[in-house]
Amino acid sequence: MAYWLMKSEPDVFGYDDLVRVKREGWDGIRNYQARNFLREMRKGDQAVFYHSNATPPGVAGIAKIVGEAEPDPTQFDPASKYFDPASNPTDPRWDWVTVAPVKRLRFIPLDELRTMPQLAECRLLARGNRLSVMPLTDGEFAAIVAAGSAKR
DNA sequence: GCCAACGTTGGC
DNA sequence: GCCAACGTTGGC
Repeated sequence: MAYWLMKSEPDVFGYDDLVRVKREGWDGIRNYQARNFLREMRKGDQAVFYHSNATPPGVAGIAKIVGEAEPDPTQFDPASKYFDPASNPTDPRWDWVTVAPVKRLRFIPLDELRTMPQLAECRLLARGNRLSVMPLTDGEFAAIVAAGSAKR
């Protein structure tokens, strides 16, 4: 099983929303590197659900992949803010995966993530990081789950 | 292929 | 709202 981190802005779609809707197509990924990671995801993989552009930003919970990559329909929807007129329907440029909630965690703010030695190499914490989907090592994932499961 | 301009992300 | 970082675009 592989592990991932996926960012979402909670004002748009937060972990509470995922719990409420139970399944969600992860739309709007418009970065090739992130898209390529989506294409590597397999059913059963788990992902840390990270709240970006939030006050404070941080980890909210764990999700799992329940549907593998397929074309993101919003790329063909002129009414969508994710519409991409350059994407060819016979060879779609952008994919989504379908995710479902697994477990809510104690919210782990970014400031605390930065103090965790297990995450020292994690791309999330790298300067200037903007990637919205990234792989995590087994150790990074385990450390986040442990930190989010512990009482403090 | 270079690179300046531009748009977006995301922390603060 | 600001701004640093970075990806993309497009002229040449």
